[in-house]
Amino acid sequence: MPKQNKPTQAELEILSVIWERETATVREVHEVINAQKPTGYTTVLKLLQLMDEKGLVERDRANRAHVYRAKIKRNETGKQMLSDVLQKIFGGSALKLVQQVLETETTTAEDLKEIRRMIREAEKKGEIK
Amino acid sequence: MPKQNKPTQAELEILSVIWERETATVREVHEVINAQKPTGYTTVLKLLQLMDEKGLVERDRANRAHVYRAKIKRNETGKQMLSDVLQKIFGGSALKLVQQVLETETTTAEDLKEIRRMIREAEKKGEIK
DNA sequence: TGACAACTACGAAATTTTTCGTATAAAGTC
DNA sequence: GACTTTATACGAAAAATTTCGTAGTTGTCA
Repeated sequence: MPKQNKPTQAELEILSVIWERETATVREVHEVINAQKPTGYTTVLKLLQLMDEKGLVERDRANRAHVYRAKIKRNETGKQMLSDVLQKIFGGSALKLVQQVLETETTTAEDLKEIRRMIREAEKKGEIK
Repeated sequence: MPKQNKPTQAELEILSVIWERETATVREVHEVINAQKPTGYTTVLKLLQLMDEKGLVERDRANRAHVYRAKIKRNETGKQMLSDVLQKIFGGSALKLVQQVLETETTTAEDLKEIRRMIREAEKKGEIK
């Protein structure tokens, strides 16, 4: 179990970009970040370097422009953050959390169908216990 | 629509306590926080004062021990944070998010039933559109 | 080759968040 | 009435996060 530091806001933003593209150079990350919120190139660079030290990402220094790759998994991170929100906001009730999501976010018919399927499975598992 | 600052980590922890109890004094909040992570009394006090200034909570100074009350709603905050996680981690897919929750968190049979009900309603709404 | 462009390294400043010490004051307690 | 306990106020230190300037390298290309 790799004890991984949890990413800060800025780091999360960067991770988000990397997760989307699988792999990214500073320039690529910077382009996206900068479009969202004007930020200097070296700011992103520095952040990536720090993230490398922290073990959030890893980098391939083979080429001149280093190539970064996420070292922590999207799902793992999501799990962490969700369970955080779950505890702090929804008092531990997964129901309330899901409720909030379904209420707020637009969900397609297919998504709903899929969620149903997951529920069936969850129920199945529950029954076995 | 009151454009409200989003709470920091420490602030969220405090809000969490207040949300649970509807209303709380510094001492009460401190007791809970301190149990989770040793923290000085005045640290909590100061934080609450700052939160008051920011409009995250309001306080009743009538009695000697001021009584605090959350000014931002649990659900609103949850909505915000979830949509944040949704974007940054799950690339906007509510499905993936819900999936993660159902997979990870223990959910009771009643909860699942309830979620089903919500899905039906969501589908109903969808059909009308 | 010489100028310019695209990179990384890194210290350090700026900002934000968190923590706490000290000063006061009002309530209880004997 | 003098002590002790329980409060708030608030400046300021400490810690964490974010931002950026400057230096130094390497690649490009006219």
